[in-house]
Amino acid sequence: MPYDPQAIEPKWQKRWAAEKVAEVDVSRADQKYYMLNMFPYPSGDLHVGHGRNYILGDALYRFLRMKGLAALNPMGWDAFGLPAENAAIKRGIHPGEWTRSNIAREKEQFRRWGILYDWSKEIASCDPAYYRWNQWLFLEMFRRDLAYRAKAPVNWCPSCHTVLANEQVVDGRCERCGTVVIQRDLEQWFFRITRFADRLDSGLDSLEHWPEKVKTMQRNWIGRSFGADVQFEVPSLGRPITVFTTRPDTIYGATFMVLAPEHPDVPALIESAADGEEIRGWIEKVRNQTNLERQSEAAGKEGRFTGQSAINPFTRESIPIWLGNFVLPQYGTGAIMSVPAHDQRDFEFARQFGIPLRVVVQPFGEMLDADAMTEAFTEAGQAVNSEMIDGKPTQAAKEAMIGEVERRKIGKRMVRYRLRDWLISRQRYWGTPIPIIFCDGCGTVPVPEEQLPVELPLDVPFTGKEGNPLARTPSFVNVECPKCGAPARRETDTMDTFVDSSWYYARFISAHDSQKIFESSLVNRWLPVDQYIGGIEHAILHLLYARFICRVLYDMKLVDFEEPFTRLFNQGMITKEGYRDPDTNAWVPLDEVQWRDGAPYHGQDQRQLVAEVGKMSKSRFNVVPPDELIARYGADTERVYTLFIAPPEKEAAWSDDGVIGAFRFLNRVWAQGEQILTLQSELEDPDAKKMIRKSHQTIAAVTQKMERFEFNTAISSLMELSNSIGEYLSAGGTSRKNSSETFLAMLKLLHPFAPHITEELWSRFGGQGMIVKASWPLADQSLTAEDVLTIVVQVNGKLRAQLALDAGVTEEQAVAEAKAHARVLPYTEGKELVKTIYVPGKLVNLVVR
RNA sequence: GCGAAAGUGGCGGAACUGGUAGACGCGCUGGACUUAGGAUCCAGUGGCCCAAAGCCGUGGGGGUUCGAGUCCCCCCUUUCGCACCA
Repeated sequence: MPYDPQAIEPKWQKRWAAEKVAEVDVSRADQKYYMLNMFPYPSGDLHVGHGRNYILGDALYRFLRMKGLAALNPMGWDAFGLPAENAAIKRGIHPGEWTRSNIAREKEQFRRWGILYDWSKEIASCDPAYYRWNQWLFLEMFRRDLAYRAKAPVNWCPSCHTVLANEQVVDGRCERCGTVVIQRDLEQWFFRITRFADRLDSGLDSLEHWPEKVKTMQRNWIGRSFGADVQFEVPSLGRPITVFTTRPDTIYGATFMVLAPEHPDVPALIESAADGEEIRGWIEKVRNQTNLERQSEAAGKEGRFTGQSAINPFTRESIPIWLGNFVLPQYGTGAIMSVPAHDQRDFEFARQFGIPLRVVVQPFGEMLDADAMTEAFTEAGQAVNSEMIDGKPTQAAKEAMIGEVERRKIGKRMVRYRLRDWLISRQRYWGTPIPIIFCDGCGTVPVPEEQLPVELPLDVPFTGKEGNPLARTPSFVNVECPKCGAPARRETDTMDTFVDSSWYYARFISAHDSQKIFESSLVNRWLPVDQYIGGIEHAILHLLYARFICRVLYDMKLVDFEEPFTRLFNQGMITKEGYRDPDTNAWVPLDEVQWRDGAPYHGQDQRQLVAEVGKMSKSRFNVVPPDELIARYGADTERVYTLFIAPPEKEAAWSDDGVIGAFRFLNRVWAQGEQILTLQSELEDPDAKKMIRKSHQTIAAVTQKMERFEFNTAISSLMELSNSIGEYLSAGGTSRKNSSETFLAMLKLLHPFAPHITEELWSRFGGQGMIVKASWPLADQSLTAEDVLTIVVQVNGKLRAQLALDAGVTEEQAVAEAKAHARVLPYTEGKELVKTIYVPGKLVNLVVR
């Protein structure tokens, strides 16, 4: 009977589901292990790249449960978001309908991959039973002043017609669609994540099992810096301007001040300037630039002199106040003291506008010449020309200056962060309605808890025009004020979908609780998540928000931990070669590529294409859908191949040819099973010793590799074991006892990777119950040791011979054998032996002269 | 520019604390069995050399060591992150 995955796989998928194999009773289980793949956005088309992510999670899950842990592996849907709404605009389908049909398709895809999830805990963020708790959380945060509404310059994506959080702007562009983001002054809802900046930063130190890279990215994003706020008097203004500096030790070198063009004192400062009109025009130009334009232009630095000056509080000198496009209004105080000798940006600005510089820090034992400097000296050194701190090293000088600033009451020690509050409102329909009502009399009124959820109305116009469809739905907008009963307006913004995903991992524990967000006692037992798996693209976004909200829940005493994810694993992408037309830059669908002499051509004018490797995406026409693959080879082949091609954290290039290797391997395993079933002898066979030893070595190796996520080499170890079984059988081995024991151990080890074929073979061998419930094998240490060792003989470190010696060999014997070996003698004869190195059981190195 | 990671056969990749470089697989070559093969099985497959012996070989150059893919220094390349955050 040949290996027929088409027949086997659906059968076992049904049985796992029927027996609810993956269901965990969270109120009972001990030895808990909570593992979680980031829940997906149900876009409807999963490709093999997505598959890798879930397959590796499933392999780990099956391993953990065989090891005897109460492993929980739930799944849900990050189901709110723009693509659903865009589908509604384009095709007239309601976003909910589109989303639900995609969920059904993806769920079916998971089943076909043979992935076991505890579906009894399934959640979808677009379900009112879920998002009412978003609203509840919002109200709790509103009450605690962690959610607030404010007018601020915000990022606006003209293509998505909505505002974006800073985290969703990458290189000045919308993270979703790539459109250049513009700045708008709008009144929006924010979460006060900045209040947690310090805790979010310090907490990273406790995350031992997170990739260093992710922690670094978060640290950079939070951007904690230590320094001081210092006031500089401005006589013409009649009030001081405060600057933030991380180098208070250089204050004696501050020869000018620069303000952001947006700084609130600017209008007053330039009021009487002779060239005021020109300056105002310039400010207007800078303000209207996108951040992207401003950044690229500011690389060259532009500035205007206000005509006013400030007083350096330490030198008492009058220093000019400039405006500069490189000073950011949102960071610090939007004003800086400029120390051109010790800050590269200030240096460039000063040289460009002919402002003098003064050296106030020197490398030890060296004299800097202000006129000869070609770049700023920004490192630590020794303070000079700085009166009270002269001679002090930088660190001590900083401390002394902060002390002095505070003593004189002209400023204070300050820690500042790059992180800014999380803008959570979106002018889109398909998201959680923000539970707020605006009343002319009562102001901003929270929706009373008993009125939750504020449900999304289904009958709304999807026009695709700017403006939220909810705002054009009078039955939604027009409400009574919950406080005074007067006619009032409902907030029509919805929440950023990252709010939904910032706490979903806790909801799985109480997925159906209609009374509260979750049962704290259970959540405290099951969380933090022991192993979280997902893409690196969430290094900042989702993972930062989740860490933030977890701390909010902690402060609300709903959970007793601050970090939601103990271990984090970022899987690598699967890439595939695609073809691009070099003239038009267009990607060419694979089935339109024409081959001539091994070179790809395309189109009527037969332009030669270039091959490029990249992320699978529909726009590249290089997506490998799992359907065909599964129809041809089965899901087990896809699973084995996907985990075999590369270490799971690395990017991996898909190869259609490579798949065949995995398929052959499974076929071989199948055929070996068939052959073993025909064997008769129930006796021990001494010739089986080698195979048995290999099986115990493989148990030890695979167990270790599973724990380290080294799935690719775990599979290669299993291939070696299968080759060993093949050798035994083809050499005429007859012991059914020995071969089936080995084979069944191999099936268990293979089960996490190829669950269906192993179930089938297990049952054909009369295994007890299902293999998915079997226990992980243990290696017998007494059987793993080799009885003949290969000892390498080197002369002066060069390999010259190999010795096959009994395991019990002594050093003397090994060295004597090595010296006497015919291959070795030519290199040692007539030479003086100066040293002998012996590595027990491995190597003899004869050092001669 | 700054920071991090990585460079190993034709390809994907192995090599634990320095100890036989290239496991495992793809591809390729030859053979067997076949009406046929994108099936299966056997053998081979880093380079130089007909072969053996030998020599060379882990991006390049130096170094430490009996011994270096692995440790140290310099350089090159690629990928990723940050990029005026005062």
